[in-house]
Formats: sequence, structure tokens, C-alpha cells
Amino acid sequence: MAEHVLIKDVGKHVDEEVILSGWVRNKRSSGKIQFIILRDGTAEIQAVAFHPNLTDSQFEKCENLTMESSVKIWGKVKKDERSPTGYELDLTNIEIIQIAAEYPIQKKSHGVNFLLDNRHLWVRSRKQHALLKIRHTVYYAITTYLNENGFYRYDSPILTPNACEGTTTLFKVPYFDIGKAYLSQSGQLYAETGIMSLGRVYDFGPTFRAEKSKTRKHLTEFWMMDAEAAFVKHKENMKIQEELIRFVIRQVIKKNENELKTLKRDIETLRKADAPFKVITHKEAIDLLQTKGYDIGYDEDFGAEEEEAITEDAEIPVFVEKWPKHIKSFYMKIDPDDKDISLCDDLIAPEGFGEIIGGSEREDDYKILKKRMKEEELPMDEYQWYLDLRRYGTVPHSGFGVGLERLIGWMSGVRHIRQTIPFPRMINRVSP
RNA sequence: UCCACAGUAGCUCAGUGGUAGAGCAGGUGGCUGUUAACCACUUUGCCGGGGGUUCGAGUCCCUCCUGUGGAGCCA
Repeated sequence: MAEHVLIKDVGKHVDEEVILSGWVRNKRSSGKIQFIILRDGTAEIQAVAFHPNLTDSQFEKCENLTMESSVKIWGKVKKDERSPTGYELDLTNIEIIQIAAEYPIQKKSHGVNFLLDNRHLWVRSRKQHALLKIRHTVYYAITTYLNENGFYRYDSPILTPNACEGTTTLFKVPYFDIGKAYLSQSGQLYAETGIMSLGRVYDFGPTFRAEKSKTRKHLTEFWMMDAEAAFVKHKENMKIQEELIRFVIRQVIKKNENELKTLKRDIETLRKADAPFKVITHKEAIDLLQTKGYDIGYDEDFGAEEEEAITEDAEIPVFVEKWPKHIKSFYMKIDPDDKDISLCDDLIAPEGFGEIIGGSEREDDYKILKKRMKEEELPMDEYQWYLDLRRYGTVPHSGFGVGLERLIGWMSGVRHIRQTIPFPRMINRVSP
């Protein structure tokens, strides 16, 4: 008898007796026969309890099962064409670990707020389970790609003395005698310090924005990967971003076929995105929007609708590069060929999933950077360490930040990113 | 912060100014192949809070609260 078999592996044990452990997803009964849907985190299987083959006590235990009860089940694996998974278990014995109390999440549809209130239980549902597996794959794929391409993990601090880009969107926390600290809204500036030691680095951690955003693309706590590389310039930076994202797409298709099916995500749509990305300049993007009838000028940022319009006809992601410097950050390098342009890029996912990467070549000239920081009225004392990087052996370098949840949202075809993280934090929700 | 919409049973919702409803869940019983199983019976209410109009308000008005969708900002 094979003990502690995972449901995903039952195919290796056809006509053998196995022991499975898991939770009861659902139960149906018809007099002398009961159907128990068992899940164990790896997959699901239907266990069939047929009264004439069991003792009264065993059958009664099956009758008493409630949704989400935890059990250990003995049975023989059978191939069965009637089963959606191809296999069934002929139950021979059952041990109840716990009869679950009345489970709040039902087989019928629920409202968003109720599900979020029960997020600690909602994660067990099929779709959420699939999304969490895809999240794992995306996370793992990003770090695998970086590890295989010479990037060292170099973690940025979460408690920071001040903002990367202004203080209005920072969460403030009390901090001993110093008075206050802030939760990081980006690890990028710290990542830049790492490349002067390690050449190529990345951080990957939670970041925080106290912005009162209330859209399907925003969380107040989200995960971001910041990669930074010495001696890499603007065009090569975009190439790294493209290779990374295409690697992620391939990994998700390879490892999460079942999950994509559960989510009704069309795999072909994803496969088509694994192709050379389109590159347009900000100016070309504005031209495109103007021909589509949008009232937008060359010195403006896009709104949500415009961002979607840029990729609405595209099956592959679009890089929008070389933005006017005044709508982009101070640390971005000015284009040597055009003093009003920053050497930066936004990567916009197709199908309206929005911006998933922001990247740029960084300003490596001490004087230019200092001048720009003064223009932005940044507290120079706090940023002296950042300026120091341009005094002690400055080099051309570039980097980018990937928004994990948005990338997962695109991969899985889920419009609202609150489902792509185990416990979403939003403007009016910090629990459970 | 702004705009729009919503709040009625555990959940999802219906409810024309005149007795508070359905489906699901829960409970009891039935059924040897169910796939959100089905069939019969059955328990469950501060109609978000406060104020007003009215003989009478779940329904109309004001206000507050909570949530949802979107905008702005961004990843």
C-alpha cells in the first residue's frame, strides 16, 4: 500500500491501494453511494464510497462529512472515463481528522466584499488556488532568469529615511529617538549602490504606496522586483526586460497549463506575446493616440484609457521609450541627443493589463544629477549617499522595476490585481 | 479626493407608498453514478444608522456610514 500519495500522482498507482490526505471540497450522495471530492493542494480526485463494500461505521463517517473537513482516505485508484481528471478512488476506509464547521464560502457565487472578508478561506477556492500557483511560477521565473544572467540578490531596506520620489505617498512609522521612518515605495536607489559592488543586482520585496488609488491596478502594498546593471545602457536595458518577460511567459505556459485552464485563460494569447516586443517613442505614442482621436499633447503622460488604447490592437507588449523629462523621475539619464528627453521606457502589457515595467538608464553625471535634484527640491542631505555613487567611480548603468501583481494579472487574465496576492491591502482594507 | 451605483435572511438577490419574499447554504427524510447532483419538508430578518414627508415608508426626501465600479497618481 502506497502511503501519503499526492493526488497529482495517482496516475502512477492505477489499480493500487493508496492513502490520500486532504480536504473535502464537496460531497454528493445518492442513497447507497457517496461521491467525495478530495483536494490536497496538488490536485483533486473523486472518492467513491459504495455502501455494500464498506462497514456501516465507515459509510456513516462519509455521510457525516461537511465541506472542508480534513480526512485521510484509503482506496484503490481506478481509471474512469466519467471523471474530469481521468481517475477515481474506490474508497475502502476513511479516517476523519476534523469535521469542519459550516463553511462560509458556498458553491454559489459571492460578492467581492464577502470573499475579501473571508480571504483566509477564499484562497482554497479553485480559481484562487490556480492564481497562487501562477504567482509562484512568475516569482520563481523572475528570480531564475536573473540568477542565470549574472544578477545577485541584493535586498533593499523596507524602513527608509525618506522618499524615492516625494513624500506625499509614503506610509510614516514611528522610529525610536529618530522620530520617524517611512515604508519603502521602491528599492531602486539602494539597488544602484549594489552594482558598484556586485555589477548586477536585484531586489525583490514588498513596497508601499500611501496613494489613495482606487482602481483594479493598484494596491497599497505590492511586490516589486528592481533590477540594476552596471555598464548597461538604455537599449540593452530594454533587451533585458524583454528577455525576462518572455522567459516568464514561457515558464507560465510550461508549468501552469492546468491553472490557466481553470482560469479560462487562453494559452494561445499568451504564446503570441512571446515575440519581439514593439518599441515606440513617447512622441510616436502621442501621434498614435491623436490619430485615434484622443486630445493629448506631446508633453503629457497617458491616462488609463490612453494606455489601453496603445496596446488595444497589439498581441505583444509595447515599449514606450524616451519620455519628456519633466514627467519622469530625476534619476533618469537625459538623452545626449535631446536635452528634453529621458532615456527611459515603460512596458505596457497587451489586452489592457497596463504598465508592468518602468525602467531607465540612470543619470551618472554628478553635476547634472545634483542640478536635477535641486530643481525637484529634494532634501540634499538625505540623498548625499546617492550622489556619492557619482563621485566614486561612476559608470553608465540602467535598471527597471517589475510590478509582480500586474504581471501575474496579465499572465492569468485576471483583471483586478487584488486576487493575485494572498492578502491584498487596499485603501479601505487591511484585514484579514 | 472627485464622479456614478449599491446596502433587504448566513450567501446571492427580487420586492408598483398598503401583511417581509425567492434561490442557495443549514436541518430532517428519500435516492446505486453524482459533476455548483436531484426530489420533498423545514429554521432564519434592527430592510446600513439617524432625521423628515405621509393615515401608512424596505419603497419618497435630507444626512451620515459602509461597500462596489471608474478617474487622478502609479508598478
